[in-house]
Order: sequence, then C-alpha cells, then structure tokens
Amino acid sequence: MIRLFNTLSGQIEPLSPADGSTFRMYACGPTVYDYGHIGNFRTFCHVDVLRRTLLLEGLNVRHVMNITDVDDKIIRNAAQAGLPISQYTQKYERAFFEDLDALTVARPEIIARATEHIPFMVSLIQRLAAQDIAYQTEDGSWYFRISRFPAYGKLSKKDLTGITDGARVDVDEYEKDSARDFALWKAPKPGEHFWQTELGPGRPGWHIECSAMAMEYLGESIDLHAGGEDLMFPHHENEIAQSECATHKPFARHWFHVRFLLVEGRKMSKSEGNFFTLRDLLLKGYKASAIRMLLISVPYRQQLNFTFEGLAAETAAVERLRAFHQRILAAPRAAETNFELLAETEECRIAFRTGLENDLNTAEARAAIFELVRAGNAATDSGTLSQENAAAILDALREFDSVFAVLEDRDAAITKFALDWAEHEGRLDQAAPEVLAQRGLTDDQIQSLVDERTQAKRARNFARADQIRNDLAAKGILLEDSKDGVRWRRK
RNA sequence: GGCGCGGUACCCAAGUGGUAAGGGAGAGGUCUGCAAAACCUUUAUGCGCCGGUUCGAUUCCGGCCCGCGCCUCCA
Repeated sequence: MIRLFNTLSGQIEPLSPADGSTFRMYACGPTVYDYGHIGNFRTFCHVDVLRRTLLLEGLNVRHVMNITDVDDKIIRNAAQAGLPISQYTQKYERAFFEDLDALTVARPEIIARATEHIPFMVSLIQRLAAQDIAYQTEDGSWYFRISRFPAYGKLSKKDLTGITDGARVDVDEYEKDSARDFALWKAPKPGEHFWQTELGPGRPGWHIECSAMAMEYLGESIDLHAGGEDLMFPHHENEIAQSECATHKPFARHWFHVRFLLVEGRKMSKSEGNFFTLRDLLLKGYKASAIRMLLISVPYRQQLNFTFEGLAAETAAVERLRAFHQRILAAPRAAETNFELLAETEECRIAFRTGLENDLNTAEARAAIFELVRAGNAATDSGTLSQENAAAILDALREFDSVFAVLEDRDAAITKFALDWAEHEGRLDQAAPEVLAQRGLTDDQIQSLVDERTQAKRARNFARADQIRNDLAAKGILLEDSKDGVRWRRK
C-alpha cells in the first residue's frame, strides 16, 4: 500500500482507488508553446514514478494528461511566427512527446487536447451560470464568482479575507465583480482565433479545461490530481472551485505536487543563464538516462539542485547498474545456491518497494538497489552465484527498472536524434565539440579503427595502438579491452 | 508581511529517541603491454548554532542564524 503526502490534508495518507479497482488520476500537462525544460520534466518524471509505482502495486490505472494547446502565449507566439495556432502547437506537442520518450516517461492512457474538448468546457460553464456562479461581463467574457465558494483557498491554505478588491486589477478586467474572480471563458480580442459557442464567441480560460476534461474521462470525483507546485495556486484552487460548485462533490481526493528544482543552486531562469531544455543538455553530451536518474533520485517533495556535477554522478551510477545487470546475465552459475545472497536479494527487493511505498522515497528505493549491486557483485566475484540467485537478482532488477526505467541503453540513439533535430533547426552550433566530433564517425569507421588497433596490438606495436585509442578518445569514443575482445562506446 | 520547506562527510542525499543508508568523487587493492572498464575495501565520535526534556537527541521542545519556494496563467 502506497502512502503519499496529500497537499489538501497536509498529511501522508494511504492511496487507493475509490471504486476499489481502477485508480483514476489526472496530471496537468504542458502548454505547448516552446520546448520543455528540465523543470517541466522533473514534474513529468515524478508523475511517471507515481504511475509506475501504482502499476507495480498491481493497481489498474487510468491516467489522463491534458495538452494546453490554446492560451495567451500560444496566441502571441503563433501570431509572431505567422502560423495558425494548430500548426504552431503541433510542432511543440510532437517535441514534447519525443522528450518524454527520451526520458522513458510512459504515456498516460488518455491524452486530451484542450481545443478538442471545447463543448465539455462550455457545458461546465453553463452549469455554473445556471447557479449564477459564472457571470458574463460586458466584453462577453465569463468569470467565476469566488464569493460563492467559501472553501476557496483550502488547497493552498490561503486566507483570502485580507485581499482587498481593486488592489491589483488589469485594465482589461475592470468589469469583474471581484479582483480574485478568474476567467472561465475569454472573449476574443480583434483578430484572435475563437470558437462560436452558446456562451458567445471566445476561447476557454486555462483552469476550465482541466476540470472539464478530468470529469469527462474520470468522472466527477477523481482519486488523484497532480502537477508542479506552482499550480497549487491559483490553477488547482480554481479547478476545485469550478468543479465542486458544478457537481457538489469533492473533485479530487488526493493532490500531488512536485517541488521545483534549482539549477546550480539558483532558481532556473533565462536571465540567470541557467535555463536548460532537455535538448540543450543532450547537445552538451549528457545522457538522457542520467538526466532521468537525476530528476527522480531526489524525492519529489524535496527541492532538487540540478547540477552538472550531479549529472556526471548519475551517469556513472546508471553505468554501474547497467554493468551489473549485464554481469548477472552472463555470469557463470555455481551449482549450489548461495542462501545468504538469496536472503539479501529478497531484503533489497522489499526495501526497494518499502521505499517507494513510503511517500515515493526514490532515494531510499534506489539505495536498496545499490545494496543489491554490491551483494551480487561480491557473490559473482567469489563464484557463489547460482542460477536461482541470478534469477532472483534479475527479478529484483526488473522490479527496480519497472519504475526507474534506466537499464536499457538507448542513450546513443537519443543523442543522435537530438543532433539530427539540431541540424534540421540550424542549431548544430549549440552542440559540444566532442559530441559533434563523434557525429562525423560512423560505427563502421570506428570499428575499422578498432580492428586496426587490435592488429597493431597483436604485432606488439603499442605505439600505434595507443595512438588510435587516443585519437578516438579525443572524439569521445572510449575503448575497453576485455577477454572477449574490444568494446567501444560513445561517451 | 502571510503560508510552507530545508540546513547530515569533498559534492548529492536517506534516515532513526539508543548510537549515522546509498550514489558520485578521493585513496588503497585485484585485473591489465599500458590504459580504460569492472569488482573489492575504505572515507562523518558527527548530523547549522544555543538552550531544554530524557538514562540517552542528529532524531522531541524552545530560541537564534542561514538558504529556498509560493503568495501575478512559471512544472
């Protein structure tokens, strides 16, 4: 049974599906107006860890994620690019999913685009209008009357009684009854794309899309709602207000918020020069697996300080896990089972599960697996690993990887993908020199150099052999001699 | 100002009222033409500071110092 911190109650609570069979969760997705940055992906990776842990616990999961494909920034950027909104967002939506794939974030069962669900939003607003909770202003926009929802602020623990109306009101919004009232439906400004609906022409406010789509796919009361910590207020607070006023039922039983990360000790921002998209990091030569590992290794409620040193550390950690996995697959089997190791393996497996069940303590879970690495390696060294031992260890690793998802090595292919993208976008100059250098080398070319070196070694021409190795190293290709021949890999 | 989070070894980081997980880096070793990789061993009498409670506190309580987040449609 997973126990998880619930923002709403401020407590760690057991997590289970209300209907006893399927866990219904909704996670706020991206606004597709630009490439995703590592802060975005920390949230998506942790939601992925939650989802995978639920599945590991044997639950059925129905997970919905929205794509916000219409909003102010999109309208602005699309206009600047001279493109229709849909064409503009399509590019970034595709990039978003490519990035999720790179980070082995599993797809939710349902992906819902805001622009494809306008009628659901309209009818939800109409339900509110029927109660006079939604009201229309002179320009045709619709707003939510916060004074009608006394529980407003219960999620973010805000006391709004001290907020005086009129203190900070946009010129555009002077018609609102209260400064805190938020937009449900925005009337179009001249030239803006709009939908013609029973509410009048316009487009949805941001908050309404999540309420409408969550209810459409998951019902009026859902098990869990997730997002970054910044969404707690006002976005999620507004979702609660809209939904609960419309249905008179609790909207989400459990609220899950992922904390922001810092980059090199500071809040990530373009002006600080520490703002990174996933693609920026791939072009610098960092591996997708290491990025995922770093993003999820610090528990979701903890501020993560994302550093290049940390990235290097996680690169090494992932490599060690992969090497261990390969070693156990290939290691000679002893005739006798090592019962001490068998017990240790089970302890580690349980510790891994216990860590995750304890408020998704990924640090604790991860530590348990490295404990297994040490024990498994020691047994392999001493030749006491039996078939039964190996099978148990591989089972534990499978369980680990069903959540962490870093054992399969797709890094080189992902980096290549990023380079191809950079070339297409005219951004190859942003790639690190070493990454570019190895791009010029095909696998065949590398292999023939490796073969030449092997010949040189056989002829005891070590000077030539070392020269080839050093040349390749300068291009980011590492050679490793072993009993079974030479292995090479792209750094 | 309001609400909230954190300060644990060189770096990252878990954790418990009874004596500090794990990763990385460093050091030593095994292996190797030399490397690299891999593996093994090793590294905090100490957990921001000061008081208190307790047989005993890093863990509980109080105060202080420092860092950070949200309070404007930024994950």
